[in-house]
Amino acid sequence: MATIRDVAKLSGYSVATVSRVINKSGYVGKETEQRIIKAMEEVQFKPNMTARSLAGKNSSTIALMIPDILNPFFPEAARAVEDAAQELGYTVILCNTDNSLEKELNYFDVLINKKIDGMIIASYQLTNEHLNRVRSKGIPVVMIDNQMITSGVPVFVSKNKDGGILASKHLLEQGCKKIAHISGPYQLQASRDRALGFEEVCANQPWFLPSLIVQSEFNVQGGYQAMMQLLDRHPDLDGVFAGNDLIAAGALKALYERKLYVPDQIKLIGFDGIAMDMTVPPISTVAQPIYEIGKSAMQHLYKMIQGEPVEAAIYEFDTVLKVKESSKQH
Amino acid sequence: MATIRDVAKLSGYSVATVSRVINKSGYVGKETEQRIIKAMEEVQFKPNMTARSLAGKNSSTIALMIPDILNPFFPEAARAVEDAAQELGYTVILCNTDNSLEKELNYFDVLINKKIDGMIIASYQLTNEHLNRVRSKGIPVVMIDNQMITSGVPVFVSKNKDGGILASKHLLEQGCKKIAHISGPYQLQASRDRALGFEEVCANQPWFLPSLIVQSEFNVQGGYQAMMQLLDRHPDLDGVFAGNDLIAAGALKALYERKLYVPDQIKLIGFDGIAMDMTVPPISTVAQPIYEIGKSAMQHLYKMIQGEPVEAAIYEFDTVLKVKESSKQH
DNA sequence: TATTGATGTGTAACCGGTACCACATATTAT
DNA sequence: ATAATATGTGGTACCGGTTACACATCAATA
Repeated sequence: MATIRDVAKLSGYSVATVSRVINKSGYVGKETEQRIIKAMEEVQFKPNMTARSLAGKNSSTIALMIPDILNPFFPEAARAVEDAAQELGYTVILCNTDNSLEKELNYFDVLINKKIDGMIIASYQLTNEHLNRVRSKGIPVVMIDNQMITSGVPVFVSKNKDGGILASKHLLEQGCKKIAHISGPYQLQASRDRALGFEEVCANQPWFLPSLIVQSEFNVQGGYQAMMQLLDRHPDLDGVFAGNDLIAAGALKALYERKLYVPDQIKLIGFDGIAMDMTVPPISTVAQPIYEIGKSAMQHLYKMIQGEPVEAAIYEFDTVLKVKESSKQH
Repeated sequence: MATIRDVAKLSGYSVATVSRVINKSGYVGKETEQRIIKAMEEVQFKPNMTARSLAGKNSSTIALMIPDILNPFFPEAARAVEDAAQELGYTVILCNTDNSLEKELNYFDVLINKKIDGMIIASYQLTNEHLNRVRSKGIPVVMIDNQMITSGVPVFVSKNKDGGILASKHLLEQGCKKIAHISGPYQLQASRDRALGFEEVCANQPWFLPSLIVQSEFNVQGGYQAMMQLLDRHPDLDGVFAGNDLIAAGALKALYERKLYVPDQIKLIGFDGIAMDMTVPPISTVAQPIYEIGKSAMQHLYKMIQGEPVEAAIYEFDTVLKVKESSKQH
């Protein structure tokens, strides 16, 4: 593999000048530049990323930390991040943490050590203090999916509360008379916001009861159990808003087992809008613009890496109601 | 961040000796080692991966190239690879190629440039020649999920044909009288092998017809269309073996739409055994030991990186029949 | 006793870039 | 005309490790 010195020798200029051409920094004569570029092509020069990184420049690598790669939401986000990253010349290291704080912190050490240029984090438990471990090294961080209060980093999330309102109103409009909400873990702001949307729409309804809200992990199994529990408590339910699509799928299973027909007897809607819809009937959902979120997160992170100022705000994205069979009026 | 020279100074030894301690290479006095280790702890020394990589050692980074992160099979595999990688002190770069040869080749350049230590590839179209581009740089490669003939690299796959046999026999045992197979893309050896298994069991049945095998992409949509097509051709079907679980989910949708009840009127089985089962009824499947495969691939790759010999064989894994509702005898 | 080999340690040259500093020369301002 | 500044280029010390080589000791073998 050709080095910068090879190019220097071949072109007759010094490594310094070649470096300037590569980085488009400093002054370089027009003709000099041409000659060096020609020489670079001749020997198929590709700058060695490792050396560049060691010399203080960036490593052209970012890390994407996600809590659960088995939840289709995150692969979709990963895909977006990766696409955007590639376009910007970045490579992404995948960090699946299985929701373990220990793994997350362990990754921090490794990643700092590898001189990554930035991080995109989706986490359910990281605190501000933890984040600072990375930020204090000058590594830019953005978060997706879930926000922490006062984190001081840009956050890219959907308008979860609006989405919750969208879902709840939709169920009411479809004629539901008693709606339950299976929320995601309450430690998550995202979950709470969705529940807040639900409450805003339903709390003043005559049938409303706090016990209509139950919590579940973000997976099929949890949704199933929560739905069972809800049905025991409220056999007269005719609508369910699930905190995400996996929960919804689990709920659907429970309903099927209890011989409650969806959507005829009970209507169901999820959240996220994950691409693959495997269920029968297809489940209505409040779709997040997952791809947009991932892409935007990466682009903003890129700006931060470049040293451009990025406001540590909460960047919110509109959700879209996607009506499918599971909530259609009979 | 403390460097090796800091440790040297503090301990009173030279950088060479410190390096020897770090790498457990060459001779080091017992007491010397203790003192240096103590000094390392004192300044919280962590070797700089970038420098180490530049100096010729490995980068402790491997790449995982997958064709479709949206297919749950691959996130599951990724999880296994990542777990194993982390245990071995490696970090994994995620390369989702969306099944595009161009992206794959583009990644090759980038990865070589980053001095990655090895690659785990799942690809539907890479040829031997392409692979050699990486291998000629001395970068070890292993493949998973799909094998190429004469690739010269270790391949980690399930016994697809056996799995096909398992699925087909199972349907027959459940009393099916006419079974179709929705195969994955034929360009894939894995797909062909599964189909081969199907043929071995069914080709000599009186009802067998070549038109009972149709192809589909590995996704829900493709499965849906293929199933529709099959039903048009063979309205009397009472069993379907789908090339993977996504296809099966699509097929289930089609069956539902055509008002064919699963499993009462028609039985269905998939392949892969992806963790989340969202469907009602749950779909029987031939489960691949995805986690094992990913883990084993990583471990063998590690051996290759260490310079140990690894036979360029096809390492095959047993599949397991997982019977769920969709194929139970009525 | 002389020779050999095992053991322990230090010096310094790499790896392949980046960037500071020095030194020209050309242009512009005073 | 002279000073000041802009432009173009080269030398080389870094970044933080690894490792070949040199040079000691000291025990074992001939």
